Amino acid sequence: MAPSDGVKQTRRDQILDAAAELFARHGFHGVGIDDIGAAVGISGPALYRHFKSKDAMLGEMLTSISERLLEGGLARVREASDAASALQALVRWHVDFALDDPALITVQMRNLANLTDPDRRRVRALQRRYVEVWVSTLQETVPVDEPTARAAAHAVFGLINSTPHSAHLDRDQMASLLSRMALASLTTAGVLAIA
Amino acid sequence: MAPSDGVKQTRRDQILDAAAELFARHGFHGVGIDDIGAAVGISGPALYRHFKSKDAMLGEMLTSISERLLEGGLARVREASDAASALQALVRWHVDFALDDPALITVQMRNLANLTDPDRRRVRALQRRYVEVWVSTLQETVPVDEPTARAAAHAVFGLINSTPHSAHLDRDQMASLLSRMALASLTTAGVLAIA
DNA sequence: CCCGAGGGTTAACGCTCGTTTACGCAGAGG
DNA sequence: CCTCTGCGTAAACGAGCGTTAACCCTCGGG
Repeated sequence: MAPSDGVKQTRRDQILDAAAELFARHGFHGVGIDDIGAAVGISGPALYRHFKSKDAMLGEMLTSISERLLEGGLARVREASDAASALQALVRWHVDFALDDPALITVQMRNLANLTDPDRRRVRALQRRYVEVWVSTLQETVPVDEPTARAAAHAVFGLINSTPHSAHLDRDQMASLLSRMALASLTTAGVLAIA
Repeated sequence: MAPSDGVKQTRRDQILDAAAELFARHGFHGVGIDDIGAAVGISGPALYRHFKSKDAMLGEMLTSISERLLEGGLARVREASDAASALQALVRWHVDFALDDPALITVQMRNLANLTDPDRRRVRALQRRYVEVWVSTLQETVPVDEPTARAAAHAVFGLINSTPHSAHLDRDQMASLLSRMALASLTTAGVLAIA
């Protein structure tokens, strides 16, 4: 669903897209090398002409997602005029990403544990930086301490990333709903808890 | 983390708890039968004295979670005086569940695809009924059409279930934060989208 | 006293699956 | 012309792992 942008993607990207779809649906270990091959019309070990190993495929997939997320987030914040609109732009960015690439989002949420140690370190580092973008933007918008802001950011990611499991609304309605819910929950995050 | 309630759980439950923890951390296929055995002090195939198969363990685990969630949700709604407090009670219930049993919540979110077909049908049926409890309660509280309410419910589950990935706050602060964010996002779900 | 059920053990089987190997074949370029 | 490179195939290997088999010990009750 996600591909079909350009006309000719390289074979690598074609494989990566197919693999993402499969990993999202069946989990990393639930998908065989032959399944991935079949999904792009070649069969089995031919994938080793393009990737060093199955782990390498997941590694490249997840680092690429994390890089795109971080880069896009930074860009949105940079282009925003004030903190409040920066937060809105961040929400919008993440929502668009999740709606346009549900498979990638699902894989990133569910299959971090299947990475090799060095790959996992790289991805986590990127994710941490992305979270920091949210934390600092949130703290400029509402009064909230840093640990709470971090937890709130994670919670909003969970909210937005839930999108692959619903999908009964059309894209624009879903984008609007998720954005409003995300912003509402974020602006409430700073309220002091009494009881 | 989750066990330690009573004094003597049956061996079955002890195994199920250990397996849940492992499945949550490494994924269903990432955990061997020997790992589960080792986690409870026995080794390997001894588990087959208590469960028919590894799949059966996951099946029993997930149906039990889904039953507990549904049952608890129904009870909270039943005991509430009006719709608004019923919604609050639902949020509170789900938040408590997620905070007290993060491993179970994680497994339920991530490992539905690893169930056998009959087990998956059972679990999905239970989950659907649970969602319906939320949907009808939400519709009695704020003006919102049914598909939107369903999507909002899924989104809030994602928000609350994000808890295993944060955990930098203590339990009560986390419960308060998640409850407030969930309620804020839910009450905003009904607003009409202009653009 | 014994014996059957409950719950363990280790060894072995067999299948799945990632990876390697050996091979083939188009086609661009010197 | 021919050879090197890119990309594909099918077959074989080898490790991991779920499951089963065969065997053993310990109690509680007739």
